[in-house]
Amino acid sequence: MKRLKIKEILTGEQIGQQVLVKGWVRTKRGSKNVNFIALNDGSTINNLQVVADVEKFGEELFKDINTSTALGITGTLVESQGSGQKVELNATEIVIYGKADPDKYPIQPKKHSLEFLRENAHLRFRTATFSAVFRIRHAMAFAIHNYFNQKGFYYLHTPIITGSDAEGAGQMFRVTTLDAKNPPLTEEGDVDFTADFFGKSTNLTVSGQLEGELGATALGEIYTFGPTFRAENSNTTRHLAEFWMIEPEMAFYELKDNMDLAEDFLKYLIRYALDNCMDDLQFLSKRLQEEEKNKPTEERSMELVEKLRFVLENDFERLLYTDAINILLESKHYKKGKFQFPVAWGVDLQSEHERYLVEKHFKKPVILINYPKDIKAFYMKLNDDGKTVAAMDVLFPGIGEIIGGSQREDNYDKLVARMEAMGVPVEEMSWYLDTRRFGSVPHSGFGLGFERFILFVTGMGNIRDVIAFPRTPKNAEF
RNA sequence: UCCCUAGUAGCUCAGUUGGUUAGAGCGGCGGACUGUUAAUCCGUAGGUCAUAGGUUCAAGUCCUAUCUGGGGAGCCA
Repeated sequence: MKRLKIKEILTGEQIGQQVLVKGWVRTKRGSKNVNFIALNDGSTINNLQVVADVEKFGEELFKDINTSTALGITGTLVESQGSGQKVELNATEIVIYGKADPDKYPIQPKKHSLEFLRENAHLRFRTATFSAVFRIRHAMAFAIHNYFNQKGFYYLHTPIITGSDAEGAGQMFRVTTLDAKNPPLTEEGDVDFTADFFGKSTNLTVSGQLEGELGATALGEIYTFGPTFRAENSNTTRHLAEFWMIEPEMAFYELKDNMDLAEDFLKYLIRYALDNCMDDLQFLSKRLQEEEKNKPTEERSMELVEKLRFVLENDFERLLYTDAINILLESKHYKKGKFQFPVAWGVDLQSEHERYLVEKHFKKPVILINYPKDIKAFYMKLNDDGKTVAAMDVLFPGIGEIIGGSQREDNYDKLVARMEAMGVPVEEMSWYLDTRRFGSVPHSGFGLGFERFILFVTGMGNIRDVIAFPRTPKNAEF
């Protein structure tokens, strides 16, 4: 008999038929005559209720059926007599694929803390919460490819090992095959990387953007979607040492086109989640609502599905950096001295400032543009005022910066001048500068932190809970 | 990296101004129960109190260091 997925079975279309299901036990409830097994196979958040007659199978069998035991069950699908579900399976044959000793299996049929499950990250997929998160994560990854494919963007695989240390996005992880105890040395006593595998010093990428620009200035529109590495000692709920980033790069796009794309892209993904992941979203929402009960009323956030719809239905606020500073300076919050960090034109906005703008002042996503050139990267296009660059940050409530992007400097002389001023090695970056030497065009791009976006869609609070095996300072378990 | 905070049973936690034999709920196990919904009821076994050192007649409780978790900040996606 062909195995059916539980998602399919729960539609009820097979009522009256014999079906075969395979999955893992979530809970088993027993009584003298009949056992109820809640079976889950990962195809949906919902379980299939299996009804098994004790007399038919014998008591002994049920002793081996515990939480997380793997089963194959054949039976007749019938309308449920109980009130919790529409259909249930009357078992006629039960095969145990793998037992799970309840004395040793760490995940119990009860609520666990996210911290505990994080320490058991290899087993947390078997919980309702994490199965929902990872189904949504999959759906979003799929939707990302869908979106760009529909728009004629090409998926470009930029390198994970890079020989350039000038990407300028943070501390890098070194990639080497040299003997750590006894590396070859130069005459000056430094490590001699010419003897290393690649004949030079190499690292894990912190961004595929520079290579992405090479692709965009020939293919037109490209995007990257891959792992990214930052060796920063960041210990927060929104940072990982290994995370996934989506970086579209588009020829002939100016800053406004870039903003339009970013907003349309985010809304497409949110709509996709609402259209395709409603069961999981509703489960996560319910879970969140229960947590929110413990918070004071004013700190409670919007219900998850409502929040997603809200973002979908409202335009993002587009705001000049200069105007943002003025809003902050004129705020009661500022006048009462409630900001910890100073506010003045030229300073980088702190989390508290971004949060004020997004969560208190506008109460919706904000795109901030035209930042002072001194606080932004070398490749961003200098505006006509000579003071600001065509940068854009998309700020989301509860998350902060979810997208960072810009129109790129396409003028060769201006770019070189910026690199020299900021100490970027021009010689080494010759390959990158070729985009400006030969057929240079206005172009733009941005980077979306995949996990930060998943945080927003799932309503989860810690970035370590939206990636399967989180890598953070002092932690590379599993 | 800095600030705050926590580490007690498999899990979530209680444990008074330092004072006999460290508790509860859930989970596990055994039993009861004619259809349950994280079933219910009865019974039962689980602990080197994170680690190391110190103060004291006496330390789960006080002090110091280290490790680990959580929250916040910085860096950013």
